[in-house]
Amino acid sequence: MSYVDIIEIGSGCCYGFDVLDHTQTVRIDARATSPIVATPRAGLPPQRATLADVARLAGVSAKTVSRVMSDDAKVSAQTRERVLLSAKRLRFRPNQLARGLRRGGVSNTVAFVIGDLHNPFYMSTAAGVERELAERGLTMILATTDDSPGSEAVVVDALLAQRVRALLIVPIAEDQSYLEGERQLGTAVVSVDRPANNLVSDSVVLQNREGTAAAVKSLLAIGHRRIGFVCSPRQLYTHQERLLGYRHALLEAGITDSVRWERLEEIDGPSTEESIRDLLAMDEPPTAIITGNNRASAGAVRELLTRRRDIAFIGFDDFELADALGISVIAYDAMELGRQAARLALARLDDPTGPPRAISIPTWLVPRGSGEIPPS
Amino acid sequence: MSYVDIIEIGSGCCYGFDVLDHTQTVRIDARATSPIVATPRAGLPPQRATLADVARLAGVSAKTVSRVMSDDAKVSAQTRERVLLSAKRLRFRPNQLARGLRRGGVSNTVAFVIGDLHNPFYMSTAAGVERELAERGLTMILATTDDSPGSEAVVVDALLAQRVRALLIVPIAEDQSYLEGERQLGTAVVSVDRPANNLVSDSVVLQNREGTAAAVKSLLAIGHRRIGFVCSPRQLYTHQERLLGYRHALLEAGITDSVRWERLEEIDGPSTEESIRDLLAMDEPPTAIITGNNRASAGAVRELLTRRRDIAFIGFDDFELADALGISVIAYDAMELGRQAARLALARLDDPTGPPRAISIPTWLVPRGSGEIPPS
DNA sequence: CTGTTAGCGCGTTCAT
DNA sequence: ATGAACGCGCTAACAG
Repeated sequence: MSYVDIIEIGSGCCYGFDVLDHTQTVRIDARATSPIVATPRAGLPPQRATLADVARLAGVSAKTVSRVMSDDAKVSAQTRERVLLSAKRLRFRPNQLARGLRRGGVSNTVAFVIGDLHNPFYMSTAAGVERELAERGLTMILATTDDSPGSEAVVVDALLAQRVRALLIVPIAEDQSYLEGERQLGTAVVSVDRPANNLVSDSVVLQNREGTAAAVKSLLAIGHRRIGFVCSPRQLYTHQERLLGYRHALLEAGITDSVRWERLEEIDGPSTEESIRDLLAMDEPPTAIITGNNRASAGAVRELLTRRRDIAFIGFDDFELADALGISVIAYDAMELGRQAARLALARLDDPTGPPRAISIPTWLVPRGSGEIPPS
Repeated sequence: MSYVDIIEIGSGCCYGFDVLDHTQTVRIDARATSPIVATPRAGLPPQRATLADVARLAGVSAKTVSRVMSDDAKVSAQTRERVLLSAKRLRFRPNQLARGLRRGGVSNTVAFVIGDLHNPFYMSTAAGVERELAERGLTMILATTDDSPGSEAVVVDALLAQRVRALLIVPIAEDQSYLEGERQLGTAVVSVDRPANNLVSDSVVLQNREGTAAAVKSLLAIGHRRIGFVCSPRQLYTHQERLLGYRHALLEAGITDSVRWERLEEIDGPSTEESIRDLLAMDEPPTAIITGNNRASAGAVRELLTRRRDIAFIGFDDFELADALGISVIAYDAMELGRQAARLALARLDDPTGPPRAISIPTWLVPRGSGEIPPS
């Protein structure tokens, strides 16, 4: 048996209405001197209506139809009505490809390039992007690099060939200078979540340092002195910022040997669970642990929730069920990240020469219990 | 202070090159009668290079360049080299819009219309769609209806105006007959997760009944007789199928009054938590509960995990942390759902007149503990 | 193997 | 207020 069940419904002739009927239909087309049969090959669908088709039916010129479709004011209400009626009859739909081509060769799509579709954080961001774009009649294309630095340029290349108006990108490759040319050609480029490398561009990032610093301070306030930091492999920038916030807050409190409790995982290195076990097996184990991203938080939940409920725990990135499980987190508005990114792109399209702007999105601590456990 | 921090980096003149320069530069273009001047910076033209530009630089005709770019075999290795070199120099990128327009007025994008970007289930499906499309050089456009039946037609309309090659849609409106015309015009339509209403189309759905039936049977096998079913509002079809599987399995075991333990939530009705409390407050409360989707599962986790660990619980849809929390679920390969949907669309493009196909994706029970709790 | 001509569907320019 | 001609960038259909 095959992996999936496939069922054919009915026979060919039952699919939709009989296509043979169609071949008898006549396309409204002045270019034809005699009534033409819709398709030479049986089974091919009829053609889409064009501006010219609508114009003919309405008895006006193509340009007039164009004006009506573009909401150009200079059309009499009477002809406008006639045109709209004809358009509706023919199920006319302006071809955005042709429109874009004529208007400078660009589409009305914006690309958002992320590393991984499964990360809920990116999804909320994408939702924000989409909503913001929709208000301007733009469509979002979501593309992924599969978190592989090598595929970034390939993916971006395909998108640029589509003539996306703007490129919102979570940089993954080590160098984005290849986008400089595109930027000059009028494509708005916005780096999201991390700044681009070797490329001056608008950007939106989180207040990462502030987030971990707030978590550390909160833990210090209830008496913790040995605080661990565990982070799954993600990207240098986010890692480092969050680490810096952690270190800085500890230094401010006079704790200078925090490096002992730092566990920054490499790809293919030990898992979060292993890192945490490692930390807790130390001579002077931490009494509290901060995780640097949602993946590490999942690992921490697995390791701590069931066995060590005496260890305080705060995770970066909010997640579903965190409230149900009583996990304190450093949260932020991921959707706002997307909205702001889209807004930067739109502003850039309106003003290609203005100075680049960097927006940072606030982060805050959400106490839910796990972060309020005192040192034992 | 505003909600976000905005920082302007540097002054205007530092952002890329000065646009005033631009107006002085002359585009590399034979149509220009005056001597051709390259751009002041790096020799890059401010305009995008076109086929004609490349052709001129390579000393061939536009068509030859076209052939090279389309990997048309009938070009000598020598001219091919020259063309490729010129293309690289000018950073030429074929305009997919123009290409699509010429080749029948369609783009090379495929739309996937879902209800909600936040649902991880759809995200995995989208990942499957994207991967499958990428192999054919197609791009995915992800659009959302915000789970609002009214916006479906609006969203779809915008996508059709983009001339997407195919439309993969999770139907939300009560009627998809408006797509019949588009199908006939050659747009492949595939309904995902639910069959379309009043429209004959290819479709991919889950084996919903089999999933709940398996869960019920597993619970019956360890002695449960009173089994509850709770489902958050989603869509009639999925609801009903899962409910039918549940009822059928109970009937087979001779349990005919299961309707007492069914809680099918309406929008704005009681929450899952309330439904569960309601069930457990009955005279003869269920000893096991099945949730019909991931949202209901989240509610059940909130309600059961902390207080009532004596109640067996199986959720439909797998979710992150389900393993860490020991939650038994009815799982399936969400990505495969997307892959199959994309494959159906591609097959439909190749053969517009074949019979419609319906694919169903297997579901299976993943025992992790919560579903193996015996009746108390 | 390569070039020429024409036109995809639409919007711009200029005319009326 | 409306229309005719032209061209956006590219490729199909024919040349040669």
